[in-house]
Amino acid sequence: MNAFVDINGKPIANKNKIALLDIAIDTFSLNGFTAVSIRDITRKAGIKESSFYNHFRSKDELLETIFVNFRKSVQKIMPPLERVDDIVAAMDPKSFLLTGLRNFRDHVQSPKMEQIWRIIYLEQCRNPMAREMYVTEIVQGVTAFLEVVFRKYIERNQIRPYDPKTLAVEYQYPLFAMISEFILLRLDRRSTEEIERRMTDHAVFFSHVICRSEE
Amino acid sequence: MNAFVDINGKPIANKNKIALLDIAIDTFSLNGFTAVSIRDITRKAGIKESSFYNHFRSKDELLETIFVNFRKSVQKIMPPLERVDDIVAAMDPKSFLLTGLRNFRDHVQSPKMEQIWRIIYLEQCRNPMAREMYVTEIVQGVTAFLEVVFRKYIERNQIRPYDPKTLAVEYQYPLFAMISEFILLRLDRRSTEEIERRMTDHAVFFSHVICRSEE
DNA sequence: GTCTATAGAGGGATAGAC
DNA sequence: GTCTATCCCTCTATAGAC
Repeated sequence: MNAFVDINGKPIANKNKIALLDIAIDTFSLNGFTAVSIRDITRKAGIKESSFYNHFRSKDELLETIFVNFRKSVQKIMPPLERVDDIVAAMDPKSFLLTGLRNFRDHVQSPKMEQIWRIIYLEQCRNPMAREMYVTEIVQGVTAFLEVVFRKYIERNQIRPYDPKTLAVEYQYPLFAMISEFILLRLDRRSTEEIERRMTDHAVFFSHVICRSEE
Repeated sequence: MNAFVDINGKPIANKNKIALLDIAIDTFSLNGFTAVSIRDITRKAGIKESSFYNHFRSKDELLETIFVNFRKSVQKIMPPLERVDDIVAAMDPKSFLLTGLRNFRDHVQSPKMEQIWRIIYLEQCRNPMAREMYVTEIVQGVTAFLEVVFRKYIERNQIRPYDPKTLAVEYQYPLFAMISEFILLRLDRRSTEEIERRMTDHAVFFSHVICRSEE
């Protein structure tokens, strides 16, 4: 996430607008959207409340802008389906899972992304847009991608002929739970060592379970 | 959850106090703690705002009361560790997992519990107490229990000698993610059929993977 | 694009009569 | 335990000068 875009996808150039967005992500991720006021944000940005409305039509548009930037960033880390054949040919299942895990971890560990993940979690119940985005972009998106990959590996006889959809769910769902735990631990500045090890353990255990070549 | 208790664990007898708690759970679970005012709650309860303070010292104490009741209810559905031997002797691993799944599902499907789960999710980032409760009561509690059970099954030679802690994590974490998806789907009154099937699929897949008697 | 000023609603909480 | 009345604060948002 190098540059923010507005709700229409255009890059944001104005310095104060970037600052408002940046501060909003910081504070929303800590206290939640409702608990943070425009007053809080503009004070930290060093401008007056009224100037806020030159950049965003409303507080809701500010949140929406954050969501748009999240969606953009998530789509960037997911390999396009056309590349799946190359990937599958180049890596065995275990390497594929461990590489994906590393990419995913790098993504969620970038400070701004980590904060936005937290906002998405926070606002899921209150905000239908956050909920929709999480379910479609994250859960369904990732699972569908993995399903394709696992199907290829099965065709290549590299993993056992389980149902590819089941495999995708079995692999990805634990990671969702671990990611959310990771995010909460970071919130308290507690060590994430154990949960990170669990992610790796999971990838190893899983490839062990599904691969043709046993033990 | 038949009767609410106050923050000291004493049953709540007063009708209005019960109503306030009940309505608070309803509305907090939909809109989040910060977005709901005491005004909203007392209006729905049919009493004046000022009367609220005869029952709860503050809005925070109200939330704390909800958490206390959640903790009480969760502890009630977890079998005590002394009963593990009987359970393991009476059921094979697959039956154990499917039975546990049914209990868990019944618990989370009780309307009040479902709402409180949602509040816990909602408040996790904002409220350290909610976070602590989720991590210790739910995640660590359930995982530790399963670890003991899996160890027994391994000793009895009924499942393969994987690390019991890994097995507990591998089994429970996907369920955490599925539960949170379940809760979000219910929020939009969407069908939970698929995610419920996934839970069962997971239990079946998992017992298939870990059991000695293969295919 | 930023400011001052202000509108207008709603927030948590308390005092004191009954 | 409930009420009326009220305090003082914070909130989002707008109007209009510069």
